[in-house]
Amino acid sequence: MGSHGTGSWHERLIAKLQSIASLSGEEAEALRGLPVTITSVNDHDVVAREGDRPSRCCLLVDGFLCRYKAMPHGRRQITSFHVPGDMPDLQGLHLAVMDHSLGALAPSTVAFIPHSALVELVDHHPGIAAALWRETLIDASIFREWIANIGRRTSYQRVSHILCEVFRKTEAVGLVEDGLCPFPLTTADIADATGLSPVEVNRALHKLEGEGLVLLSENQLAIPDMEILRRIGEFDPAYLHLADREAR
Amino acid sequence: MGSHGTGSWHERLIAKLQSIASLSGEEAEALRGLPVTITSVNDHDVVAREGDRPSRCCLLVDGFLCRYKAMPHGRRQITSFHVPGDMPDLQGLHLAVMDHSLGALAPSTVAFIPHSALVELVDHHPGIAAALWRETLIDASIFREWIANIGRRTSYQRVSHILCEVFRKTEAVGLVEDGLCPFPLTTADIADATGLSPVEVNRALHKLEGEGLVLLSENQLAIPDMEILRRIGEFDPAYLHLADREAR
DNA sequence: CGAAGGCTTGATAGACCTCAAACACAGTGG
DNA sequence: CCACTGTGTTTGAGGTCTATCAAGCCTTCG
Repeated sequence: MGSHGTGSWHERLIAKLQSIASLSGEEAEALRGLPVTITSVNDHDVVAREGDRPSRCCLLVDGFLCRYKAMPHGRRQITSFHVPGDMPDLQGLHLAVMDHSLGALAPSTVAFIPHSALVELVDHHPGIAAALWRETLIDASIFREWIANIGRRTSYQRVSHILCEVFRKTEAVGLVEDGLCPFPLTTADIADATGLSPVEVNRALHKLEGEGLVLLSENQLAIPDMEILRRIGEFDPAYLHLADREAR
Repeated sequence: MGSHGTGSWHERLIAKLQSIASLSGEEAEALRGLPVTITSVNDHDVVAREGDRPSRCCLLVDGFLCRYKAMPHGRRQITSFHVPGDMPDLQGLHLAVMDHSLGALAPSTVAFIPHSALVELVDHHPGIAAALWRETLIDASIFREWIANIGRRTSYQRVSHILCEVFRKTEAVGLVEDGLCPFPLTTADIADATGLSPVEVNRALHKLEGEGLVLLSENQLAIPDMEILRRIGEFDPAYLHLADREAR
């Protein structure tokens, strides 16, 4: 956490892309050459807004972001959560207008990378292009799972599923220590992600805690028995595509 | 091999990609060289199955497909509808395992293209790579909108929204004639797409018909006053990214 | 003609929302 | 040091939306 050594964010990006696809040493070197602007944002800050025509992408270095759509009557629908290493507005490379907003759910550090630099990188390094494309495809896979989660599961299941997903994604980037996952989400955040009301989320969480399936305290999440929680939330991590790099 | 004029499906693909991005004459020519296998499928047929490791992509030439996830207790969640010109399993190029199935909602014609041919095409033609990437990004944008649709709208709104989307997408590929849109969806299909029950979908459709906002007959859909239906379903076509090719 | 698939409609039940008030806790400033 | 404020959590009660169940009907098709 906190103090980033020089270029530590580069390594975060490289590690993430390595976990998604195979990069050559040359490609890793090219990534290290990317120009960036590092910025700190606070809880509730907006990183990119629906309707924007962005000229840069954002790499989450530290913290927690979400994509969301603002709806009438002050409602909100969160469409994804993001952990360090993610580039949540990569689609801006090929879609001119943001169809959703990007906001911080915790104090965070983001690195902005100009589209121009990424385009050049992608044009000269097909391996990097493939890795970034793959990252956006995994995003899409997660969206599909969320559609199923919201469309066809009970509140209890939806909450269980989200907890599994956040835990697993956080674990995949090495931020789970001693079974403890940083967890800044409020009941309102979870509600907006699952299409529920905060009250219902609270009741589901309480039930899970009462059953000893979930431990929440100090902005940290522990899942004593992942196997049971998985079954409850019908969580099958295949949709995260963490380890199925294609074998062409 | 189908009864289509020589290469008619090629032109369908080229037209679709032209509508998404700009292709050079050379790139269009390269697309015409793609090897394909044309197949007819029936209503309810499965084109690709969850868990598969596909070695080819599918181009919908004619008909109507959907992506869906099979859920416990015989339930189903549809995550997208597809019209001719779409390549609904393009993600297979970079994701080894299908996280969902692909099925036909009407008698359809599909063209299978080997991954190997597409990979070669993409490696030599950055413009085609960008167009295909963009297609998958638009898919993702539609998934996000569906999350919002299912998560935060009433049944009446959800159905209105879906009707607007299907109409608009069909129109964009030139298949709406005299205000009539081919519409093979059953109430069960719409229910599985919106996270509702068929009964509730039926009631919403009936209400819309009673209000004169929707005309359904003979597997065709007409929307007499799109403006009102849009407002009801909060349908803003921006998320379809039909005309916002980036200006780099 | 019978069967199958889909549509229609009513009645009942249940999941979840909304409203509301109380509670806990951290940060702030006098 | 202690009120004060703001944000988030907790809990109850009532209401509503939508699911479920069930039966009848209609078309298509073998």
